[in-house]
Amino acid sequence: MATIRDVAKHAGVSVATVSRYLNGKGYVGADTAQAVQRAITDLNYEMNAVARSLTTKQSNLIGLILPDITNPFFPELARAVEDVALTYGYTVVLCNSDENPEKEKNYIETLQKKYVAGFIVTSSQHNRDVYMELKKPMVALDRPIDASIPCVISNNRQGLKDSTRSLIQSGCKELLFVEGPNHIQSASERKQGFEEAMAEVQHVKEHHIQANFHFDESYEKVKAYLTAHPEVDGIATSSDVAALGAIRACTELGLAIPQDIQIIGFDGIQLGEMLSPPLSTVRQDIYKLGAMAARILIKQIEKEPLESLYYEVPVELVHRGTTRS
Amino acid sequence: MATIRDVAKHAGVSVATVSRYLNGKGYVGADTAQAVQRAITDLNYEMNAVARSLTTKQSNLIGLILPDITNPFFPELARAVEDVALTYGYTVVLCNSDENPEKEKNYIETLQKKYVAGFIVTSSQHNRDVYMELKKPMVALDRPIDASIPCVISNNRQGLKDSTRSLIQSGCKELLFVEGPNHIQSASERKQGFEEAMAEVQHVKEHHIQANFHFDESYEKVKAYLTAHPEVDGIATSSDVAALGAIRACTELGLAIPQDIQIIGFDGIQLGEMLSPPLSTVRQDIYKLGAMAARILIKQIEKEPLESLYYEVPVELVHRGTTRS
DNA sequence: GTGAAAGCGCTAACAG
DNA sequence: CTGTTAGCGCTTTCAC
Repeated sequence: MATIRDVAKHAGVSVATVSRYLNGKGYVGADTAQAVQRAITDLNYEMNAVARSLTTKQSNLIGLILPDITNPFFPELARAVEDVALTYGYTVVLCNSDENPEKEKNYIETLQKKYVAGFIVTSSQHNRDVYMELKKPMVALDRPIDASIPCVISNNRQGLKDSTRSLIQSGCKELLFVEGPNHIQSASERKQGFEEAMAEVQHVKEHHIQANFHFDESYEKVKAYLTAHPEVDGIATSSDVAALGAIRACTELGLAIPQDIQIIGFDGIQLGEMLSPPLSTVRQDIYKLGAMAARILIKQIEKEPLESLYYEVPVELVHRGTTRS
Repeated sequence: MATIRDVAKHAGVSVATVSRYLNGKGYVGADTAQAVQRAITDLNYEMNAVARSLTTKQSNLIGLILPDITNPFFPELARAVEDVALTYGYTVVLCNSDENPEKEKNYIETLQKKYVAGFIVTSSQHNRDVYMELKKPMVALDRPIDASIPCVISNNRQGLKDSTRSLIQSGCKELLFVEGPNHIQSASERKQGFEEAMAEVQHVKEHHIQANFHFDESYEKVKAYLTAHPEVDGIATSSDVAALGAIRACTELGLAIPQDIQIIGFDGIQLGEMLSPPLSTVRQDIYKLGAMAARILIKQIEKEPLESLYYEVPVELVHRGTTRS
């Protein structure tokens, strides 16, 4: 591994000059530049990232903190982040937090010791303080942390409003809403959307249950509820995985989808399309969410100005096989 | 941020002593140790990982190179790797290669400049040379790279043999096998398993098609094939996602699963259980695969001896809703 | 324009 | 057992 000193010697200049050339700052004469470049290619020189970080106190690492990559919503997000990070020369460190504040804090500290360039975080507000004190570029993804921290998020309220309305329009009279965990802002916004849509109509009965974003809980609670309330003829959920649970519950109860009961999810995970019948849902542009977050983070890292602190990406109702209209 | 020098001063010792204490190597007197520890807690000292890397030429970064985190097989793998990496104090960098040798090479170089500790790689043999030259600890995950590189893998052959046999036992007479891309060794082993099972019986007809591990291609090819060969009464696939495609094809053709046609996948992705009906499959212990790979890599990094270069993890046939037996 | 030199924070001989 | 010292490879004043 050639060092900057080898290059300098080979080119007959000083290391300072090579450094300047490498970083494109400060003056370097045209002929000198030539010589340096030649030396670099001759020696097949590659800069040592660690040494550089030590002096600049800055690396090109990006910390991606999310609850659990195993939740089908996140892989696409992570992929998007990684893709744009790569094109800008950054590298992403994967951190599964399990929504555990301690784990998040740990990762943050570990990465700070590595002079991480910034963070992209999907976390609830339980950990706001940690992030507020963090003197690093960062962006909140899918869930706001604090109004002062740039945030990229879907229009959750509108999405659930749309899905609820569409269920109503296609004739549902007894609507069950499977809420998410309301301490997560995105989830409570979705709930709000549901309620707004319900407020617009008179003769539709509202049913509620709460479940986390997991299959099992959703399945069990929906099944129990439907057993007690067989009049329900439409289900809107706060996540696609919850919708899968609802589908299972309905199937086991012998309900035909969408004839007897309609179901519409939320998220737009890729697996929704692979189902038979495919899942009707409110699709978030998950990839875009991740890509924007990465782009915005990198802007901050590179000291470019941000247009806004709040980026909302639109959401799209997609009717597939589990709804009638 | 306190440095080692601050600690030394505060404790009234030299930096070398502090360093020794920190690393637990070399002698440090009991009382000195006390003083150093006090200084550390007093100053809230945290070691600078970059400076350390610069001298030791070693970091605690692990590169995880896989085709695409968006493929449902990988998130669980990544999670497992991350979990064990964390418990051993390592940090994982996520690299999506798209099976592109250039991208892999790039990541490898980028990470080497950071003194990465080692690599966990899911790659085909197209890139064997790159890895053979790589003087770093590494382990091949899910796909062997070279006999000299430690490898963690499922018993693919046995798995497909089991699934095929079970289809035969439950009465299938016209079996379609949806192959994966055979340049991937795991895929060709699965094919071999299928053929071995078929060789055991007389009056079962064999059908083949090839598809990659993606939904769309599988769906289209299966649909076309079934249209031309309606006699097929059982489908074994080389991946769960391919099975999803097959399910869609059957559904659209009005075939009842598992009454008219049985389907069995391979992988054991979590979404298989969330389907209605849930997918029968050959379950790999994906988490274990990832966890073992990480453990084995770390052993190498920490110069512990390896028992073997080949770790095969068993596979389990699970009958759920898409098969009759 | 270019070079000399002083670090960045830590480790690792080598003395003592 | 402990301290001195010379780097690791690069950036960055500050002179020339």
